[in-house]
Amino acid sequence: MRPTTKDLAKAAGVSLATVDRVLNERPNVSARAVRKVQDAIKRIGFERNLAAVNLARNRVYRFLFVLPERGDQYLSELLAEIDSARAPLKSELVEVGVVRLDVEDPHAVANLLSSLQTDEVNGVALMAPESPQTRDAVLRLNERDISVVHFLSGQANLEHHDFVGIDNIAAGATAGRLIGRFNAGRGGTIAIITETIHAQDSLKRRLGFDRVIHQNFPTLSCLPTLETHGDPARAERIIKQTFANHRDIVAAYIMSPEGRVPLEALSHCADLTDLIVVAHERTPFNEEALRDERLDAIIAQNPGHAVRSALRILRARRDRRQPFAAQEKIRIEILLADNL
Amino acid sequence: MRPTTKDLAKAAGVSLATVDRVLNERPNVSARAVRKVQDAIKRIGFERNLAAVNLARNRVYRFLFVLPERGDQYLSELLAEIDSARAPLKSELVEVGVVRLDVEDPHAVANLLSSLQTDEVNGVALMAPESPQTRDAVLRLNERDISVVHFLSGQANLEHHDFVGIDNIAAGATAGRLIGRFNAGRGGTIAIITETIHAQDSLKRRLGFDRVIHQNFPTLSCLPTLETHGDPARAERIIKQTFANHRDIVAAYIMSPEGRVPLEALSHCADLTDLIVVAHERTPFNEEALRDERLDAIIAQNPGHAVRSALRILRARRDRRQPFAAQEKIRIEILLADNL
DNA sequence: AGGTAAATGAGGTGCGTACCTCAAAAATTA
DNA sequence: TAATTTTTGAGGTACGCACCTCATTTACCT
Repeated sequence: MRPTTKDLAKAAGVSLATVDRVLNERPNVSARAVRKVQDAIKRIGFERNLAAVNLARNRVYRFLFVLPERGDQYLSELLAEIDSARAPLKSELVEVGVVRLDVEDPHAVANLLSSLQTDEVNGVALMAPESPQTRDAVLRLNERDISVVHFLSGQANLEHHDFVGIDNIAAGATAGRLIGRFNAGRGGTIAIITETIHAQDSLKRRLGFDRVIHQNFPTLSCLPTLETHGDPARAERIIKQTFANHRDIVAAYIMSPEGRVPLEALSHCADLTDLIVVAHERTPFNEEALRDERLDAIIAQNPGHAVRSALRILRARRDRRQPFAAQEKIRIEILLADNL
Repeated sequence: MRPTTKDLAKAAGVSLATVDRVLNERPNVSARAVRKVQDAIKRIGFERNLAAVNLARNRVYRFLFVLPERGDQYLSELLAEIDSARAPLKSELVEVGVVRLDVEDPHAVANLLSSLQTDEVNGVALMAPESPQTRDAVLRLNERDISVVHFLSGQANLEHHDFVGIDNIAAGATAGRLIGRFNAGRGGTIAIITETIHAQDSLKRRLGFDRVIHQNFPTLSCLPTLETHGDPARAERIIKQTFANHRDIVAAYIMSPEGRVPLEALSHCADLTDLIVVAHERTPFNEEALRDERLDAIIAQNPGHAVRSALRILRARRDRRQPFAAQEKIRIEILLADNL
């Protein structure tokens, strides 16, 4: 049988009350008692029964996803994943909420975060760009014992913060290598397209992309990043102009998660079956485009994994456990028509 | 507050005992009572508290992985993953065992399975080839309320059976497309290597590979599958002979999870930086080879995901829940040097 | 109608842990 | 040494549910 606290008390030669004091770090315990209990824990292999703990504490986990107000297809996928994660988690006392707001406005984000009450929320997955205001708000949340996971948005290298998402430099490098290999040593120029270059994600992806192209595919060269600002007309114009100026474009790299606007503009400038195009994120549109060979590859971060990973981290933090790191690394997926 | 069984009883206008009878499908309940309780469940949004259920049932989950006796690096990875899954699961009352035996011997497998006792094991993840004996043993296990997940070994399309693993036809197709694209329209021949062609996995991978090459890359042609039987000398001999007979080999596809033997043989016959080589599974050897460009891509099924997925399915079955399917699909990962 | 079987309710116990109170024992201080 | 503080133990209740018993009610049959 699995040892219980009773067994532990007996093994340690102390009372149940003392075991309880040690396990829950209550005051007024002698160092000797602590040692006795900890030794016994190791000796008999005691493990807290989490089900019983949660029952006794009558604890529920309330987590909140803070997501952008307006978004592309990828955001819809995320919402769907959050939704489908909800049901099975309910029976484990996890309740998941979603708030959407203008994440580009640091004050709005900070205001929301500081309005959260300890008895309403005990963990936040935050998908918003880094700013002094939000950084400060996050620290104050932590002080109130509400943990925060940075979710899919660029602060991978912040120490002391949990992060869920891919390494965007590596993602860009992966895109670069795919294009380089698919082009197989021929010369040419690569068009690089994003919504806005101000996004951390785009900067990092571009960095990784350039590095790989320069190092490994010297016959290829990269054009400056084109910014669509999500505007089809503008996209059409700048892409057309770029193709007019550069007759040797062999590939395009779409760095932002919304592929439709740039891809349609591209289709008016070149034969997409010849042009090598790599885009980001598995959205219905991108999937479709991959199937009919308008896209050649998709670099994706699985939204379902991301959601579940964030929730696991928040749960671990709430339980004062270490998150099981290996499981939480979001992989950079490469999708071709065959492994969709 | 979360509704409890007490609330449910009140809402349904029945006693706690009747609620209990309905929830746990005990006999002697009228259809009317069942309906009243089920209506109330929906009406007040009752959800069983799994922690309390498990506590009251004093239930532990005992699962067993049945794995091959001798194996390659991939098997070591699997074992490591099982090991590291164990610790965090212990606090959730899940105990994971491993048995290794000669899975090629159907009698041995069947014997082991039928020796399992309901009070010792309540779920098995079975990594063994299909055979009438094992199939029968699995059925008899199911009768004794021990559920079985077929684990990473080729029975994907069996109905009524849980399966964890990748679609090997799609995996082969993915390898084919990578090689085709990396070769970029040039002509040539592809060497295909495996340990033994009798493995279901190899057959399916070959099938998917051939299909893609024939349909999409008509300038390429595939040679008959070479079998190493895991023997370096034999590998050396047959590969050397193949390269002697075919001067236009541009690529090699290593279908079996152990990459070392074929790759070393290949290195004696061609310049690996020119030859396009795709192999299976992320092992330390394959990773290394990918980094220094002896390999061009790895097709992988994440062993950690596979292990956790199998455990989740077994847990769901034990709880008489439906496994949360979307989460359990093992992805076909493509690894390049940049997204390792 | 009486007899029987089926359905229901009331009430209890236990699962492993958290959290509380109170009294007693031990250690520390004056 | 006495007074005080700290540490410890004994014992209880609660969490939400499963599972059990027994008495009572209801429905069904002849």
